[in-house]
Order: sequence, then C-alpha cells, then structure tokens
Amino acid sequence: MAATIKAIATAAGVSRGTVDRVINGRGGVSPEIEQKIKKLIVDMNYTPNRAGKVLAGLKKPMKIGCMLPSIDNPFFYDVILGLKQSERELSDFGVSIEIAQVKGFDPNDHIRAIKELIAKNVSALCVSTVDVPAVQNVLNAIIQKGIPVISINSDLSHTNRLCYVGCNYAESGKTAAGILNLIRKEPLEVLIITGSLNMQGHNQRINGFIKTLQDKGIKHHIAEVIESMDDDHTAYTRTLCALKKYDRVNCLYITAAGVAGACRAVEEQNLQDQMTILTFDDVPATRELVLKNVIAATICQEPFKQGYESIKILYDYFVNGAAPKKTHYFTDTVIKIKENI
Amino acid sequence: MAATIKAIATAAGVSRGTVDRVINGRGGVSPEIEQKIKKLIVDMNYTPNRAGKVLAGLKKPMKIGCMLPSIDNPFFYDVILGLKQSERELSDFGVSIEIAQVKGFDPNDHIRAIKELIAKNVSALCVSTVDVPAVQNVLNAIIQKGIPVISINSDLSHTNRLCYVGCNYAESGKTAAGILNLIRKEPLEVLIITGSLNMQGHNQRINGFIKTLQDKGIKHHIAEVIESMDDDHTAYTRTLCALKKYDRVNCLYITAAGVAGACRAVEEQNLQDQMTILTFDDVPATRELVLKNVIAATICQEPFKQGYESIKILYDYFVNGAAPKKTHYFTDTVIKIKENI
DNA sequence: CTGAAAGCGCTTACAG
DNA sequence: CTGAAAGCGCTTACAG
Repeated sequence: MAATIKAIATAAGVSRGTVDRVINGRGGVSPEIEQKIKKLIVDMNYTPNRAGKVLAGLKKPMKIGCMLPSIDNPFFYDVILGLKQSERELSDFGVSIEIAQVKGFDPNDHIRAIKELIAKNVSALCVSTVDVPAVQNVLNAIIQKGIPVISINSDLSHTNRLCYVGCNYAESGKTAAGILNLIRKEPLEVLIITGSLNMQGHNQRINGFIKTLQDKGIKHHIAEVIESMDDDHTAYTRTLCALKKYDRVNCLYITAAGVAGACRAVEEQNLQDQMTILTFDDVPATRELVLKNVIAATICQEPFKQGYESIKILYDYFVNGAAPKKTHYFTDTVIKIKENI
Repeated sequence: MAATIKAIATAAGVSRGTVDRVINGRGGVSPEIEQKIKKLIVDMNYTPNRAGKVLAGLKKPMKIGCMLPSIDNPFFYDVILGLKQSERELSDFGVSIEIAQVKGFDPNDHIRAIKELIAKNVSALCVSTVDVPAVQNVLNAIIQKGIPVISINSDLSHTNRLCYVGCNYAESGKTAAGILNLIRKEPLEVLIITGSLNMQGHNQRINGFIKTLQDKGIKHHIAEVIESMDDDHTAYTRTLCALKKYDRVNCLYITAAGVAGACRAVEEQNLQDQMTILTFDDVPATRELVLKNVIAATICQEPFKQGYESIKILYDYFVNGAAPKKTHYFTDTVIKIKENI
C-alpha cells in the first residue's frame, strides 16, 4: 500500500487539511510548508487512493449528460447499453447518467437537447453530434464553464473536447477492402452506397476502401457512389435504379444505414448469388441478412464499448482531474460473418 | 442514492453493528430483531455500497494468485497484460496479484506452482492448467478450504471452479470454416496441423471446422491431421513431410502454436500463393506472416480481456461474496486480417 | 445478544 | 495561513 495523506502530514508535522490543500492546489499554504510537503509527496511516492476519494466524493454526486441521435437508429442501442452498464458499475460511487435522445441530424435539435442537459445540471457531457460551427460554438462555451465534453462515435473539430471515443473509420474502410481481396472475383464492379457525402466518417470509409483496393493492385471499377441518406426507402429505390443501369455490378459496398433497403433491391433482382455485399455494424436487419448469406461480412466497431468507456473516462476525469492520456480512443475494427456474429 | 446501514439502523432502532450482522449473516442476533431488519432491508431497498465496502476492506488486502504455462509461450503475453491492468485499476482497493509462470504442460510442474502460490497466502486463484485428475484434486482441496478458483483460457472439468473465462473453441473453429467458405476455391484439400490431440480446445476447433464445412456443403477433403506439439521445429518437419506426400493440398488449418514452423515449410516449397492458410491468435510471428500475406486470416480470442476480466470477477466475488452470474465467460471470436490486425 | 467506538483515506466546512 | 472535527458507508474488535 502506498503512502497516505495522514502519513505525509505526520512526516511534515502539519495537519491533514494542509496536505490536502497542497495536493489539490487549493492554495492558502505558506510557500515553505508547501515546498516541504511537495517534496515529501515525491519522496514518499504518494498517490491519492481512489477508494478514499470515492467515499468522500459521495457527498457531491456526479451526473453525466449524454446526447445521441438515437431515435429510430438501432445502431445506438448498444451504445446506450454500454452507457447504462457503466452507470450501473459506478452508481455506488455517486454517478448517474441522463440520456437525451434526438431524431436525425438537425443541428438545432442537437443544440436544444444539449442545452436541456445543461439545464439539468450535468457535470459532464458525452455527445454524438454533427460537426458544424453552430454546435461547436455551443460546446466550446460549455467547456469554458468547466464542463468537460467527450465526442462519441463521431468526432468534433475546432472544439476543446476532452477526447474522441469511437470508430476508426479509415481502418474500417481498409478492412472492408481487405476482406474483399480475400473473397475477390476480379474484375470488381463496385456500387458504393453511402449515407451522406457530408458525413466525415462515411467518406473515410470510402477513401480507405478505394485506396486499399488500389494499393493491392486489385482490378476494380467504381460504378457510382449513391447516397441512401441513412434511409431504407431511399436506399431501395436508388439501389434498384443503379442495378438496372450498371448490370455488371458484382459488389455492393454499403458504408452506413439503409442496408435492408439496398439488399431488398438486390434480392428482388435475384442478384444475391453473384453479388458480394459488405456492410457496417450489427443492427438486427443487417444481422438477419448476414445469417441469410446475403451479406458476406459486416464490419463492426464495438458500440457497447464506446458507451461504456466514455462514461469511465469522464468519471476518471472527474475524480482525478487528469485529462485522458489519448485524444482518440478508437474501438476495434471487428469483422463479423455468419459464424461469429 | 440508496439506503444505508445507518438509515436501516435508525429505522429499526438498533445499532449499525447489529444491522451489519444481519446483512452479512454473521449470526448472534435475536430472531425478532433479525426479521425486523430483514424486512427493512427489503422495504428500504438496501444494497450495500461498494465504495464503503472497499474502504473498510482496505484493512485486509487481497492477493490473487495466477498460474500460467506462459514461459516461452507468447500467447500469454497479452493475458498477463490484462491481469496487470486489472491489478493496476484495483490496487487502490487493496488488490495485488502474484503470477507464477510455468513452462509446458507437465501436471506436476503445475501442481508445484499452484502450491507455491497457496503458500504465499493468496486469497483466490486464477489458473490455466491441464484438465487431469491430479490437478483437479489439488484444486478441489484448495476450493474446499474456501479459496475460489477460476479457470482461464482452458477449462477444468470435475472441479468446483467458480467459472471459466476464455475462448469459445467450437465457435472459433466454425468461424475459420466460415472465412474459408468466403475465400473458397473448391475443391478444398485441407491439411490440419493441430497442437495436440489430447487438448480439448484444439479438438473443438477441428470438429467445429469440419462440421461447418459439411453443413455448408463445401467440397472438401482432409488430407491428414498432424500434431505440432505446439513446437515450431516439429511443425516444420511434419508439415514439410505432409506437403510432399499430399501435393494437392491447397489449405492449411493450424489450430494452435507452431505457426511459424508450418509456414516456413510452405514458403520453402514456394507454395504460399496457392495455399490458403488459417491460424489462431495474434502472436508476433503470426502477425508478421499475416502482414506478409502468407496467412489469410487469424482467428483471435481477446487474450487481454481474459486476464482483465478474470481478476475483476475474483475481486467482485471477494467483495460481494456472490458467485458470478455465468459459469462460462466466453471472449469474442475475432477475425484478424492484414488490414485490421 | 447488542452497542459504542475506532478506523479505512479523503474532503469539507468551520474556527481561529 | 493552519488545525481540529465531522463525515462519506462499511467493518472490526471490544465491552458489557
């Protein structure tokens, strides 16, 4: 067991309160005593005991606000399970979470939800939002007031967010290409169905995919890149149209939501046997299509862990006051096929 | 925040000590008072606060003994990192671990190492050992004395081990077949290189693999099953011999260690381009061969998590006294290819 | 059979 | 600028 505040106080010939002031930089200690204590902290190799901090901290509980565009978006279901699991594990330590769920990606809706969380007196924030100036400004103002913010699943630029927890989109795109390389039936004629060309993550998946195909010298041609707007119906109609237009397509690369819609178009055209379909994430509709052998593989990103770790990081920051070691906490790129899904 | 012992004591009109006796079944409480307190515990929805328990528990630290056949076996490197990460996170809660490393699978060596840990006064055990009666008996005697035991990476039969934490071997074998199905160049002529036909886990990987190939109706033939004894040199000579004998082999399925040796034989015969090689785990030698495109995919099992979770489970048991919810904690079956390794 | 007290390590008013 | 005391929730001797 390491040294305690009491041991340091005894060694310095002062009270525990004074040692506490120095350790936590609360000020109001004479320079000589401060130096003496600081030296002892180093010499005696003091590290604050978390169990002690936790118990004392029970007097001022911590509420963490989470804002997710999760309404009608099953991807976030596992993220929320992760958030709640963390909450359960930390509830005895005075932690609770408040989840604000939003539908879609309208910046104004997101800002409103974030402000509501702040009004509920949260002491930290964990958000998955859109990376636009209006949102950035709101968050920076909040951070300025001393409320730490983490970006989850989708990162934010131009903000002082503590860190990002989420998918490594470029790697996930590369991995899709790697799987395709193993399966390969050259020449590849690829139809790319992305969520939105305005989404950073989706674009990184496309770029990582294409770059890897090129690097590997795989003969391929991109028929077209179409947008599903993360919507099944749009995905269906646009995929159907594209399949008719490009009759040599033998691979569907679907970077985002709309999977069920796109696959329905393939099945209606009875093309599933000659088509290699790669998708992302493991939502129920996707899982079903993997089990049906329609989708060859789906690349996942540990959504549960994203929720789980975000809360742990914010709690650690709250207790220790130390910023997390990394700015990017990438979850693993996980390949799921029928047998291990 | 939930009810506390103090609140219950006040409500019952008794001291906190008495409530504590009832909660922890220490006995020596009059039946009427016991009933009254038990009712209040339910009514007031009392759950012990872990932070309080932890602080009080600091007076009697917990030492967890770990026995691993890890000498010269790089697979266990990540398991040990996981054990140590758990130790670090719990060190402020009075937890320390003691790792006994053994070379090989001689039951007597394992028993000796386990007894040494017991002699060092550990209060719980986490072992990866061989499933034979001599070892089972030693462990059962230890469990009888009140020291909980967890099996890690390799399960134990006929023991009252708390639970198993490790690979789902059958699923990992199935997954290998699933990957092969995607890559498939029928007809498959498969050479299986296993560690030892005496190892449960290795056999499950073979059975899961073959059964899945059959279920999927994939044309295949198993040339032979050879044993590497988890040794590179043995793997090399035996693979070389088999490759010469069966010149139509186009797939190597390596269930255990000896990967580098087997691959050396393939490369020496200059067969790597026409051979699909599937392996397990992500040790440095394997990783290098994946990056070199010699191995198509390696199926991993979250070794870090195995170490990490084992300690957490034992600690929870120590603090709460409640047995873990499951008897089998399977880590995920993780497919790694060049792009996501 | 039951209670009062001290303690785990840290923090927080409060008094001086 | 500094100290003494009380408290977070639980456990552990000890006294009766």
